[in-house]
Formats: sequence, C-alpha cells, structure tokens
Amino acid sequence: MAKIDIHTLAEVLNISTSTVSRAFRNTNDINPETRKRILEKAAELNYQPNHYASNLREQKSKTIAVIIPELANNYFSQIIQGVEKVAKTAGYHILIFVTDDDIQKEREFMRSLSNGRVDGVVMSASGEATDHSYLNNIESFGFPLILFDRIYEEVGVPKIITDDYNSSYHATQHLIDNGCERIAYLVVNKEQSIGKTRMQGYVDALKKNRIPIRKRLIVDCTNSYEENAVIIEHMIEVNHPDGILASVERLAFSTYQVCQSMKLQIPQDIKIAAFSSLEIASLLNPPLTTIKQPAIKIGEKAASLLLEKLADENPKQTHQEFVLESELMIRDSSLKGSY
Amino acid sequence: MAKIDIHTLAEVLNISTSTVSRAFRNTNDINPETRKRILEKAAELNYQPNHYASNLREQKSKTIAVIIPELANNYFSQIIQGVEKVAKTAGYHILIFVTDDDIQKEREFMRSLSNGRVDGVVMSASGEATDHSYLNNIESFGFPLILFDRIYEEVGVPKIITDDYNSSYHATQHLIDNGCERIAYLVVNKEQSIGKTRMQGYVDALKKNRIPIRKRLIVDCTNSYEENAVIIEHMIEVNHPDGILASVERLAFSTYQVCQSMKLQIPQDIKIAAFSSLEIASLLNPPLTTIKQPAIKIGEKAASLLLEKLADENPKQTHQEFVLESELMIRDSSLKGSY
DNA sequence: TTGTAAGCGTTATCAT
DNA sequence: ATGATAACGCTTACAA
Repeated sequence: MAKIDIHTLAEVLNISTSTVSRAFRNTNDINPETRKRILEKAAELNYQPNHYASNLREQKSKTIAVIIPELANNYFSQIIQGVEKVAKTAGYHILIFVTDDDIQKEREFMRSLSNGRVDGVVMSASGEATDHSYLNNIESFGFPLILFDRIYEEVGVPKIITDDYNSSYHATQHLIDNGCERIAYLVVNKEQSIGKTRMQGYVDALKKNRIPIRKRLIVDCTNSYEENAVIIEHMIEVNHPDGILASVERLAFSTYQVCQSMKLQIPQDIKIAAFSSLEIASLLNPPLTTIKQPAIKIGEKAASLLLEKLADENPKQTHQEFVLESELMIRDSSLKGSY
Repeated sequence: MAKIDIHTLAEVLNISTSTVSRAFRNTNDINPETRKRILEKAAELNYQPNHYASNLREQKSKTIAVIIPELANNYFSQIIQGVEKVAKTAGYHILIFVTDDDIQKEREFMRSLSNGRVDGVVMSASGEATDHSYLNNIESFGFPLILFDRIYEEVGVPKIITDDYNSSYHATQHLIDNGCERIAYLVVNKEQSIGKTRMQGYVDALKKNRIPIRKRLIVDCTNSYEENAVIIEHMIEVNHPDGILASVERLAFSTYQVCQSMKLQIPQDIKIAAFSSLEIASLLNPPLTTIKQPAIKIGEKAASLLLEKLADENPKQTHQEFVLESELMIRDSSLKGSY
C-alpha cells in the first residue's frame, strides 16, 4: 500500500506542502522548474492528491449523480451513455443510483446527496405525477437538479421531455389510418407523468376519430416479463384488439412473444407501434414501428444543462422545459397491406 | 443552501459533536433518548453527515468503480446491472468509467483511483492480452481489483471469464454441422483477450474438421456501424462465406443489415451465430443463434468477489479464475432446413 | 453516557 | 516564488 501523502512528498523534496499543492493546480505562482521537479517525483512515487481531502477542502466533487428508475432498460442505458459522454468531456464523473421505481428510495437518494457527495443531479422520477412534495424546497437540497423524461410538473427545475402527447396522438392516428378500430394501450403506470401523457394522446386521437374509449383496452402492466405476458395474452383473448400502442419498449417485446405463442400474425392480425429507442427495431420480425425517443440526446442535454448550472456563479432558479422531438419510425409492424 | 454541519447541530441541541456523531453510527455508547433527540432534530434541519469528511476520516468510501471499454453495448449495460444490484444490497455505490477502448485512459483511471476515491474496482480491460505492464505492481494501487471478460492473463487478481474457447469451438462446429464450409470470423480486435480466445476456438474447430483456415475470412472490424457495414459487405462480395461467427453482438447486427441490403437470405444463403447476451434474439428476423453470455451474472459475481475482498481484514493475494458457462442458443439464423 | 481534542489530506490566506 | 497555518466536517481515542 505505502500510501504516500502530500507531506511525505514534500519532505522527500525538501519543500513545503503548499508548494507541492500548487504544482498540481494550474496556478502560476510557482517556479516552472520546481513544478517540474515535483511532478516528476510525484509520478515516480505514484502520488495522487487525495480526492476526499480535496473535495472536503474545495467543497466540490466533480461528480454528478444520475438517478433512474431502472437499469434493465435500453432507454436508460442510452441516457447514461449521453450523460457520461458530456460529463467526461468536462472532467466530471458519474455516480449511478437506481430506485427500482420506488419513490422512497428516490427520496432517500436525494436526501443523502445533500451531503455534498455530488455537485448536481440528473433524474428521471419514480413517483407519480403529483407525488413530489419532498421536493417542495428544492433549493434546500443544496445542489442543482435536472429532471428528464419522467418529470414532476410543478417542481421548479429545468426539465427535458419529449413531445409525448403529440407522438402518442400521431402514432394512434397512424394505427387508425392503417385500419385499426380496437387499439389497446399498454402502460406500466398510467398515473405517472409519461404513462399519463401518452395515454392522453391515445385517448384524444380515438376521440377525434369518434372511436369509443374502452377501459378494457387500457391495460396496466408490470415490470415483470412473465406477468406481462399473461396480462397481455389474456387481454388479447378477451378483447380482440386489432392494434396495440405500447407506452414502453418492453411491452412491445412481450406482445411480440405473446403473438408468437398465440400464432397471431403481426401486422395482419394485430398491428403494433411502441415507444422505443431500440436501434435494431428494423431487424425484428416484423420490423417494429417505433416512436423513437432521442435517448442519448436527452442524456446529453440533461448533462449539459446541469454543467451549465454548475459553471454559473449564481444560477437563477430557472425551470425551463425543453422539448425534444421523437420520431415516428414507421415499419412493417403497423402497416396495412405490407404483406 | 444554509448547509448545516455537525457543529451547528450540536450547538442547537446543546450537546457535543461527538455525541451527535455517535447518534449516526450504530454504536451503543449513547443514550437511546439522546440519539432519538438528535436524529429528530437532524431530520428537521435536514442534516446529513458530510460524505467527504467521513470518508477522509474513515479512509473508505463505500463506492466501487466499474471500468469498461464502452457503454453503448448491451453486454456492458447488463454487467453494470449486475454490479449495481449486488453493490446496492451491501450499501455500496457505483462510479462508472468508460475508457472508449483506450488503454491510456484505462491507466489514467486506475492511477487516479489510487487516491482513495473508491474502495475497489471491477474492470473489463481495454488493452491487448499482453499489454498491461502498468499493472505489474497491482498491490501498489492500494485497492482490490477484479477483472472480468476482457482480462489480462498474467495480472495476479481474481478473474471472471466465460468459457470462450469452448463456446466458440462449439458454435463453429454447429455451423459446420449445418453445412457451412466457408465460415467467416468477425472480430473487433483479434489481439485482445476475448477476440483472441474466440478466434482460437473457431480456428481449432475448422482444423478438426479439416477445413482450411482462410486469412481473408478472419475479418477485422471496428467500433463504427458504418465502417463495419462496408467491411462486411465487401468481405461477403469477395469471399462468399456461407457462415459467419460474430465475436460480438454488434457485428451480427451489421451482418443482418448488410444481408438485408444485399438481398441475401439468412440462413439459406448465409448462416449466422454470434456472441451476444441480447434478450430479444428470438424476436429478430430470423431469430439469431447466440452464444449467450450470462452478463448480469458476471457483473454480480465480479461485485461479490470484490465485496468479499473488501470485507476480508487481510485479503490474501488470490488470483483465482472463475469460469461461467455461456449457453449456445440455437435459433433459425444458423439452421439448415429450417426454411 | 458524554465531552475534549487530535487528526484524516488537502488548499487558501497571509506572510515572507 | 515559497512557507506557515488555519480551516474543510467528521470520527475516535481518551478522559471525565
């Protein structure tokens, strides 16, 4: 181990700790020669300024937290990619927190982070649309927060969302245009921000087309593949939808599986469109029509906004809302007459 | 902000800082009443012990680093899932470092972590099999390291790998059994641990079957989808393989795309098997035969090993190698007569 | 059971 | 350009 600290290094060099410290910072009140000597010796002895001591002293960590509901999800993996990429270029590191869709954990994470562990946080919420009282005094947390995707509307922080309502509306209209009359909407939590918004787009598109809204076609699913397979199969058997709009990717996969096992043909027997940022949607059988969210971009944007705030001396309490565009990628799974 | 520290809290309660400190640790040399009073007040004032001060004092961080070559990769996402899950249950957090396949960055990360930032590291290497001199004195880094998947053979730390050689051998044999005689091997870096081992399995299976090894069928690819498409298309045009073994998932996707655009039928014209932990391989068109690595399990195992080391008072310098089994999931993409 | 005080390894301020 | 010293906020002997 032989951990070497600034004192021993200073001693070896017959120099003071302050000078050593200076050598590592880009200040110019140090003799270039001296700096060179110090850095060389440091490399030789493998000295690294202690991160915790520095942070304690400087009151910042060059670290940002990413709080997300789950990790087993292509969408959030891509979010992390985006955040990581931007953070890295600014010399920041990322710390990952997964709430497992539990708002208690979310709150605990947020609270525990008030200890200065990170300089800021980007988060996709786990709670329901209105359930965020713990964030009432966001300033008191002592760090900037950026919300993305699953947001709490009333919290006064910058937010990044996609145009979920429109996307959902258009995807539904697209299914209708392709002959669907009984479209099911699959959702994990219809009370939560995105599940709710997407449902509204679906509902309004049906209304606009004078198609009755059937409660039984709005299906609450879970986070378990097995359970969802059962739920979806049952729903199909009982309600015979001719179209399906999946509010998250995973539900489309389950539907594909169910259709395979029920020997239902997509899109002949049932058409499908799904919110998804899957890159290989076109390789599926059949190619899946997706509402493609720019997940990586969302991550990048969230990180950029956060870094901006961190760079800003006295950041105003903005709560701007940034809307990124999703793209409806029409593929065979939703097309009439593509067979 | 109004950050409150242990002193002010102590003052408010008319009590000493040590007592406050004790209230937060599970020690019993404190009056339960006092503790209760303290914790209540702390909650009220939203006091959180400063993480960096604690860490500095205790010389540990309850944080582990995950160093991986890339994030835009289903395999590594699953690794992170596994690590995160295990870490969380032990109260650890994870810090992510992405090297972009650059061994310089890997070395810098490792070096910088010697500053006590994390208690331990799990890593999948970015360098080539022999290129790890910087790890010669692993003890001097001052933290335990676990290597997984892309390992450096000679480094004396615990390693977790899958039975790549056998998997590759069997997958190749499987392609041969299904009538392939000109099997191409797609690899990103054939000098690197896994690319190399997997190639060996491929080569030996060919030899065993007295099929000549053709250099031109061993194809170096890159990390770019676009470039790979070009490379693979060119290779197919020139060398007319009737089978393909992809050493990483991404190369199989590119092959699917190329086949689509070249109007080649899988598996009729060309059969494919790939190393991949993709969960929806069976939904592809056609379903993709995979050598399915237990990515999440690998992550879990790596984390468990690390935590064991961390719990151990004086960990012996073990360098055990754990081999997890991959599973050959035979699907249509590699089958003769499944059409 | 509680308090006092030293120290974890830095960096910033002030002197020199 | 360099050095001495006092924080940063916490934990833990040791003392009471």
